[in-house]
Amino acid sequence: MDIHERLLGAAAQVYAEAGYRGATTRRIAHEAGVSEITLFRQFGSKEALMLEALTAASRTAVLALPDVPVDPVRELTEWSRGRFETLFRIRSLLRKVMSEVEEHPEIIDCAKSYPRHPVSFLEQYVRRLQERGWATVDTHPKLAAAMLVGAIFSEAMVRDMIPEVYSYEIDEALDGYVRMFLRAIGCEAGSVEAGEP
Amino acid sequence: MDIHERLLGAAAQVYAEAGYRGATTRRIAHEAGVSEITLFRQFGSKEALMLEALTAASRTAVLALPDVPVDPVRELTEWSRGRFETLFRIRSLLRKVMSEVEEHPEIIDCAKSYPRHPVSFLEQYVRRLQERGWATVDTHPKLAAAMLVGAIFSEAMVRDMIPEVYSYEIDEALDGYVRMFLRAIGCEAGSVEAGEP
DNA sequence: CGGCAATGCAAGTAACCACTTACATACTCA
DNA sequence: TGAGTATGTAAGTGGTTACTTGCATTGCCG
Repeated sequence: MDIHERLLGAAAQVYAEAGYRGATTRRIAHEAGVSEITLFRQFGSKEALMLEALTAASRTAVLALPDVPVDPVRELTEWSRGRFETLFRIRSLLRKVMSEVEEHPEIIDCAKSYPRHPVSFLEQYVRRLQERGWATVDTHPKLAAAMLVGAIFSEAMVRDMIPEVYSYEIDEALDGYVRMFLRAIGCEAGSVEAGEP
Repeated sequence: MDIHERLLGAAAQVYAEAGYRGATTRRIAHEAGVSEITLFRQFGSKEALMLEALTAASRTAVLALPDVPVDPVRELTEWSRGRFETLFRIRSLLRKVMSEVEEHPEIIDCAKSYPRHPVSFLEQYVRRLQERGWATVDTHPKLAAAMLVGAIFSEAMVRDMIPEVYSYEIDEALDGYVRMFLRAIGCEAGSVEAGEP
């Protein structure tokens, strides 16, 4: 692998482990199997390296939901599962970014490089359910989306920190969240199977 | 105010702003209006000071829910509001603790000094709703509680970081969350007002 | 072979870190 | 008053940080 890419990967990994201050150039260089000098010759400064590394690391594609809902329970469960796994995989890095936003505002700008936020994907999906009459229209689609996405986010962030509270399995939780979410927006399994207009 | 307490408060505040590594003894002492020497004479080491300061700072009482549910919408909205405000007030400190758990596991032990977790309070409340027949029993009380608490937690943590996503007002959000939560557990407004046995 | 760019090693710089020593000052209470 | 306690100032310890300089080594390409 290219030395440039090895440094980028090492920077993201060490940052996820130790945060900005803890991600020393010495440690990053050692992690990449490169001398510290090479790091500075390639990137000029620690700040430039970290910005490039975090931009690359947080460029995670957001799973799409189908344009035409067919099987809400299955589609939402799969989507939630993917969303959880994405967040859980980069949870250490995300926690560091969240805790350092106030000190390094430029970091979140590169972390927000995704074109659309998952909430807006789910919000759009809820609107389509409402248009088809599969969900009642008295709930705010954005609020509903934020609730499910927020619950999944919390699972990914807190689950491994307070295991005594999150005693259930994650699959059980995601399944339960999706079913409660659908009931909350008035989308019962019966109405979908009946194929209301 | 006592110098001891001033140092504890300053340590918690500076930690919330800059994290463990950023909370230098010099900065803490300056924030408390005390010389750095006094800090070391009072607490011996930075680690001892931080542990005591964070234990004191995270000792926030969890609001209780009534033993006998009377008006679920009102009771849950007030509880959610209090929960959100508590989390939002200490959000900076919480983010730092979350991001440093892996490096300083001893920190979360003092942050977990609360006797009961909010999830278990809400879980118990859902069980009482089910016992009274105000909620259906096909939902797992713990999962339902985790979903609402998780959504509130996300609002408190992320709201000020990505304002373009969280465009709605927080009161509107909490109200919507509670109503969706109640529908999710099968507790419609009608069934409560009707006073089913 | 010769030049050249990328990389490494050794060493050093100025700044900052947690923490200490030595000594002066102020306040309290017997 | 006088002894003890808490706090201050000044200075310095050894360690770590980001970053630099000088020079040797490697490998590739013509």
